[in-house]
Amino acid sequence: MPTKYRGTPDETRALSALINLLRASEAFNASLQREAAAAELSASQFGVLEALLHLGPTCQGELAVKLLRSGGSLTSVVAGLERRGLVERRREGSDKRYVTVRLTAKGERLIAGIFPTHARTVARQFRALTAPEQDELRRLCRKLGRSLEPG
Amino acid sequence: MPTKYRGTPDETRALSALINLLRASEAFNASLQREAAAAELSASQFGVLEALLHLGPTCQGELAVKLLRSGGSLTSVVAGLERRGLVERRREGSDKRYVTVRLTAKGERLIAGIFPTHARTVARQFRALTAPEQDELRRLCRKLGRSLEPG
DNA sequence: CGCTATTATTTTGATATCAAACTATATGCC
DNA sequence: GGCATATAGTTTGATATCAAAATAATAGCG
Repeated sequence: MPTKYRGTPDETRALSALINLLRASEAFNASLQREAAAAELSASQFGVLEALLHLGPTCQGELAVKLLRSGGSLTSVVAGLERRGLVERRREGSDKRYVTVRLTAKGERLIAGIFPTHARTVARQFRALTAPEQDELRRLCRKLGRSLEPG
Repeated sequence: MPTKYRGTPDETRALSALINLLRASEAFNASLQREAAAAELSASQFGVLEALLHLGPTCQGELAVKLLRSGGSLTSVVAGLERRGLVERRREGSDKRYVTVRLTAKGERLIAGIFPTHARTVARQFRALTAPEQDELRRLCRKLGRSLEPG
């Protein structure tokens, strides 16, 4: 691998860590996409259903933040799920700006059926690492992610 | 955070590591996108220029693999760079199916001007971790990524 | 109360990406 | 040589996403 740019040791260390982080992440995203596709869901749709399963009824803006999607994007994702009868949208409560999204019985059956398999799949994929290694990875990623949020 | 699904400890450990991995990765992608945009480049265009800087002239298929993009996608990314005079495409060598992509002088000036800043930025972002932590993160991600490639 | 600013969502227009169909070239086998 | 198959890249059509503009509801303040 010929290289025209030579950085400092700090730079090459960081870049090298970064590239492996991004690669692993893309591999997991691809895997997730395959799993979702098997249920005729996009990765984003899967994410919304999963979030609703774990959080219960949630307003759209909050879903957008949790899933790191723009508000506009989330509108269309949720609209698609609603068309398929997997979620319900209602403006309820005193503040009519908020749209509460909740799973329908059909949506809950779907995601509750898929999620355990997903969890097993991820656990299997992570067997490449020992339990302490997984915890350490989590810690490092969390620290890194935290530090990026502000600037 | 109320949860309706309770997995095994293995599953929650792996899922928890995964979510932090994906979050960190998305934060870096967003940061990279901002850096590229400052030079009026998309993240993919930046990736192509960077790859060419480090690898030298490379055929399109290889770029697609390195950057984890589809062949069709790469055609349009490279076409955009060619329109702006940053890269050159030529069918050369005995096998006329291959298109060799190389930086023009203008393209090389651009990416060579940007890359050192990028490297410093990444190094700064990684200062949230110590050097051994960065190496460990790299090792863990690499191991994990490797294990996902086949199945 | 009425005006202004803020917040939540939706719509719109542009871009990026992919998968699949298509073209051109190369290779293997008879 | 001539046909079948494989490989590299391009084109096309569909989908996903975002940013910004538009809409709707609320809150604050005089």
